[in-house]
Amino acid sequence: MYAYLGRVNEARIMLDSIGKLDVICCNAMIDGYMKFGDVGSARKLFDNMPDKNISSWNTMVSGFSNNEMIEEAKKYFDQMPKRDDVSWSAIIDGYNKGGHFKEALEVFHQMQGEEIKLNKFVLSSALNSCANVGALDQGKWIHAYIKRNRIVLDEVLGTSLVDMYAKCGRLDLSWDVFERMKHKEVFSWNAMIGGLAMHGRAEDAIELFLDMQRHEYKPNDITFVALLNACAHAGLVDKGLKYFLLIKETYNIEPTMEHYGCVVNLLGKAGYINEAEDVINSMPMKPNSVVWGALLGACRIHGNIELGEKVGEILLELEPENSIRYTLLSNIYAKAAKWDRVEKLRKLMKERGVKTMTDRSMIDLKGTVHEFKVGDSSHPQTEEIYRTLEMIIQKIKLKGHEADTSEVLFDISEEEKETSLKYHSEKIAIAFGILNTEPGTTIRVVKNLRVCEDCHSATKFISQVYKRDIIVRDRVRYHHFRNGKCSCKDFW
DNA sequence: CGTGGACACT
Repeated sequence: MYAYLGRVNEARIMLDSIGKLDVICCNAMIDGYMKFGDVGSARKLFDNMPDKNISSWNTMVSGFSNNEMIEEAKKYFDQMPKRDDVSWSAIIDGYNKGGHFKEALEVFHQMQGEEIKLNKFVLSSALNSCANVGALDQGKWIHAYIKRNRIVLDEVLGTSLVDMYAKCGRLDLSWDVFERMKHKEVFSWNAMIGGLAMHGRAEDAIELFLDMQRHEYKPNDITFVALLNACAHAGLVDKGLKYFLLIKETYNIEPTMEHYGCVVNLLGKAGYINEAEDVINSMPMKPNSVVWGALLGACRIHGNIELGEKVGEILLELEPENSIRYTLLSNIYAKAAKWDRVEKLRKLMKERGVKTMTDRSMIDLKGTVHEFKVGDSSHPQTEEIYRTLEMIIQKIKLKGHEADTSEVLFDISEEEKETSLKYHSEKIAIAFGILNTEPGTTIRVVKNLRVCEDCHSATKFISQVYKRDIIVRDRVRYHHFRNGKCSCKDFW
């Protein structure tokens, strides 16, 4: 109890006063150390324990997981003399927390080979992994498993399903689950509102927000993040501002940094850059890098070099190790053909040892997630994929697609620019999808960064030429391409 | 008397 409340020292004195190292007390103590990030003491105590039970090991595994030490968690997990359901869900959760969703799913798959029942904890963790890699088939399998085994859909598990379907591009199924959930919580409504927001369905998100209150659920701070996001994605500036003001006035919630970030994004993206800057200057807390990042993103979209440069410098100071900032600023320079500045940035990155975040796309094919990097050549089907991609590009060019090279980061010839765009990861993933799926079926791609102008245009053409629905989820929202048009209405 | 799950701003 002491350890849990953060009085780690008092807890340790009590533990020592007991005389011998009791298993249950030690486990509690280890958990306490872990919760406060004192991994060293946790490890020492664990090593000194005369008898360890399965919970001692589990506490270590989840402790490492929560302290983002996934390698250590895996090491302990592998060394366990015996594993139970808690051990498995602790390690899967560790992978999820570190953003290694694909690995989490692999472990989940491995778990199914063991004779351990899948309980609601591990199922919701696995659904979370599915949501993040866009593994719709596996998510559906889990849903079927839940039904088959008559596992009760509690608030959390139900919400995981709602979220998974929404993030895998199936708002219809997401809605089905949401409607059928007997026990809803605020966060269930938040997940559904957030799902609508991602898909650009701002009006529906607002309607659901009103509906939750008719059902006497009280919106919380996260509800407003989802709602403001919905308005931002759809460019509903007035409505967004209205709700922002209501947060405090009507709902008596103190707006958080996140809310300010949403408003800066809302205004900036819609072109109200000065207003967005005013918000930053007048907010009651010191803006963090996310808020500045929203403004920098707006500068990129609207080609505002002067402000972009100023904001970029602030960000490079705040987060010298974050490659996305450099890329964004570099994009602004590249668009304005200021190649000397681009070059200077590249040098700076090299000096500081900043590694660029590689663009990655994932596509789920019959339950296996395939992942591609820019210019990837590691896939067994590489040759066929590239042959398909070349053919696709030829075809869409005939239909009128022109390579948009304005965002290429280097001062190279137009021809080279086109080449470097051609191998963006989502293009490879889409080519892979066209190659391996039946004509007419929907292609779903999930990527880690935002889509670039060129890929966006190319995908619109592909959807038309190949008569395919293509759903691309980028870092923040969905693009549903159909018959040459995108659901984002080219506003993203 | 100990361990595991959800929604969230670039």
